Amino acid sequence: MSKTYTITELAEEFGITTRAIRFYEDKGLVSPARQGQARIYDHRDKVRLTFIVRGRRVGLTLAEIRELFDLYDITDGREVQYRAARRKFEERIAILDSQKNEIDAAIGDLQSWVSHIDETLERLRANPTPEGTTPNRVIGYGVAPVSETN
Amino acid sequence: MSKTYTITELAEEFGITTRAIRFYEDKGLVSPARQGQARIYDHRDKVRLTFIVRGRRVGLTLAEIRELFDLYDITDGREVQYRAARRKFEERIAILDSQKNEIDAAIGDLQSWVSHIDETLERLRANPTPEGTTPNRVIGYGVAPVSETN
DNA sequence: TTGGTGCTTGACGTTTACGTAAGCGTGAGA
DNA sequence: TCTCACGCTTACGTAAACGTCAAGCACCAA
Repeated sequence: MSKTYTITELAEEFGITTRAIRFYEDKGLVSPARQGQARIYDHRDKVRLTFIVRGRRVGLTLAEIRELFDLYDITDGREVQYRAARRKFEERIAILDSQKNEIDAAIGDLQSWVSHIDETLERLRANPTPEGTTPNRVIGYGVAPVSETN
Repeated sequence: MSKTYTITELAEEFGITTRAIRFYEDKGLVSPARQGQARIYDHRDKVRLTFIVRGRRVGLTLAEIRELFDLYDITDGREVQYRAARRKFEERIAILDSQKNEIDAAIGDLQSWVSHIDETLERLRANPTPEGTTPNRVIGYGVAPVSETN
């Protein structure tokens, strides 16, 4: 008999609430066994939760995750069905891949903002605010953020 | 005089609705000039929109984006203020970076699902469904998705 | 002057992903 | 037996990010 888990165990392990896990069940993402009323999760459920949590963090909706699971769960079908599933997976992979590029772009922006700040700090060091004076507040927003590449 | 844009121009260019752009304004993310009633956007606004759109796509909330803009917009202040801003930027960079790892993990999962399908397709090719028979539907969900690494 | 087109400001509606009680069951321990 | 701790269901609430009207100016062309 292999290891099973209670709902709170999994909730703690994944850093989510029991409410969330039950919600995923409502949405058809997991379907744990029951011991009376209580839910009993096995390895498969746990692995699914791993992907759910991961999927959420990378921006998948629960509906999308569900679709992927359903595609994975085809245990019988014709070739055309499997090919369709395969295509969907590849599509999602491509999306995630392009998302990595977006993240790189965002990181690039932020890094250039950091250097912008570093330059400002340089200037401050070279020309510190004289004693007894107060820095003025400038109105409106300053220079624009940087990168514009699509 | 440098180039300006109408709200619909920008909406089309960024693939968002005018409603969204006005919403961003409500949230203090852009503040275009006015020509009478109409909004007039300049380069700075456009650059900001670039980041907003990008930020949204990588999971930043509008509030978070706003905070970053505000930090960027410090045009005057003391060293400690700039250092705090710098720290925030670095934090966000770190988050985005770890997000890239999550994406890689998700891609890994999906890729192993693809190979799972490829194996199934292999089996199908080796042992095709005989003519005149119908594939059975199997109940419950199949094998579990794969990777479990955190 | 009428009709469009484009822009404006409300203001209420919608979706997603849960949060938050309320009220009940149930087995373990004092 | 009482009382927790833990789990359950049902159901209403909520925050974020817009969508979707409605109603109204401004200006240009026919």
